[in-house]
Amino acid sequence: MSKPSAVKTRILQVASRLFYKQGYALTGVNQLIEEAAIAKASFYKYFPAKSDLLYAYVLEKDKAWFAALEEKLSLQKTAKDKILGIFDFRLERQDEQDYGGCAFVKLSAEISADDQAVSELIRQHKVRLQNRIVDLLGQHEVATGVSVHKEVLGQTIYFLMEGATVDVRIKKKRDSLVQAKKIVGTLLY
Amino acid sequence: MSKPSAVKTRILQVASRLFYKQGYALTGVNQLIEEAAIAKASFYKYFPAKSDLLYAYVLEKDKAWFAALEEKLSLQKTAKDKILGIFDFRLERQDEQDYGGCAFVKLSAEISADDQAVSELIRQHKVRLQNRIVDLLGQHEVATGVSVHKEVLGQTIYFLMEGATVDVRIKKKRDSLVQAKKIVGTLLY
DNA sequence: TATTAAATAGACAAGTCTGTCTGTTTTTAT
DNA sequence: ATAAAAACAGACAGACTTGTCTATTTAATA
Repeated sequence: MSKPSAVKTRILQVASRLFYKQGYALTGVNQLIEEAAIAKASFYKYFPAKSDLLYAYVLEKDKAWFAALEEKLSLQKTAKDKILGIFDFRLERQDEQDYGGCAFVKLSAEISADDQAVSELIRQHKVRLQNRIVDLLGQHEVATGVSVHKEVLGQTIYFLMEGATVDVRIKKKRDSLVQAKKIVGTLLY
Repeated sequence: MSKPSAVKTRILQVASRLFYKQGYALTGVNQLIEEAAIAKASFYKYFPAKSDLLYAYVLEKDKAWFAALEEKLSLQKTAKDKILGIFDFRLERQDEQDYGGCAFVKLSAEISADDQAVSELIRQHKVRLQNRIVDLLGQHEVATGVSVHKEVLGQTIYFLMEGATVDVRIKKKRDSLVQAKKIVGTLLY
């Protein structure tokens, strides 16, 4: 596996920042190459179309997101603390990102529904998150001996997390995620 | 209060459809006037800038949203049924809108954070929704004699509703809102 | 019916956008 | 050191964007 060139990496870094801050549509190729300090020809060498960058951006973001999450969760011992750790993970990120909400949800809202490739990546990302929660609930069950309806409780926690993250963006406050974490804490033994 | 001209009304109708389907940025003034079958000069007479239409659109949408909600809720007798009725209301709308999610959340994700006027309208819309839920919980409390922590339960239901609606868009399925309604049903006596 | 207001069609300016292409310079590898 | 590859700067085409403006036609009102 050949390592990506420095130029390609820089494009993806700048894209990640600008797509989140301004949105995909409002971020032009000219601004991208300007801020990444690269030539236009280099851009179109690695990404034949702007939409190719979008796809690569989501793919990369998804990988990085879960890698960072798992690193954070590895600091927690119990399954319950890991579940609550997801909230802390998202809180930290929101603190660093001016409470702009979830990048994937933002993108989902922006792109047209017929961009199937990207929509599917986003869908898979959220499915993975939901599965991870259910997975942790299974571990929690084993550890505590208390049986729960994993699927339903997992969905409850997932909805609370997503709803709170949307609310963080709308209210521009971290409180919503803090509250949701508290609520989830009361749902777990 | 002078009634709005037919032209202005038609612009707002077309804008509502296109802003939701394509997004604000991707909907050009030329397409708007084309589909509304009006002259460009007429458009700029009523909306000196495209952003003025955006603001009017959100204002109008907010009014219409709550009016339609209250009409729907008036069919329900108990406070509990009214709370669950909000889910039915949103389900109906999503069924009619190809599971595109909440128009306000979509817009919040698309517009830049420094569009303060529109951001504030969206924030107020969601605050109103949350308040309505808490209000209904108060009525529920009186009716059943069961005391609950209205604020926390209200926030829980609100998060579940918003999270499920986001999930409807991402998964392109109504199930999420159906599930969330079920969950909320178990939370209420 | 005459006058005023409102809506029409559509050209146009000035700027943006994506994507292509030419030619030069820098880096890498043999 | 020489040859090949990669990155550079930047002009350019063509299509879009918002917003203005002219000139004509339709509709409402006195």
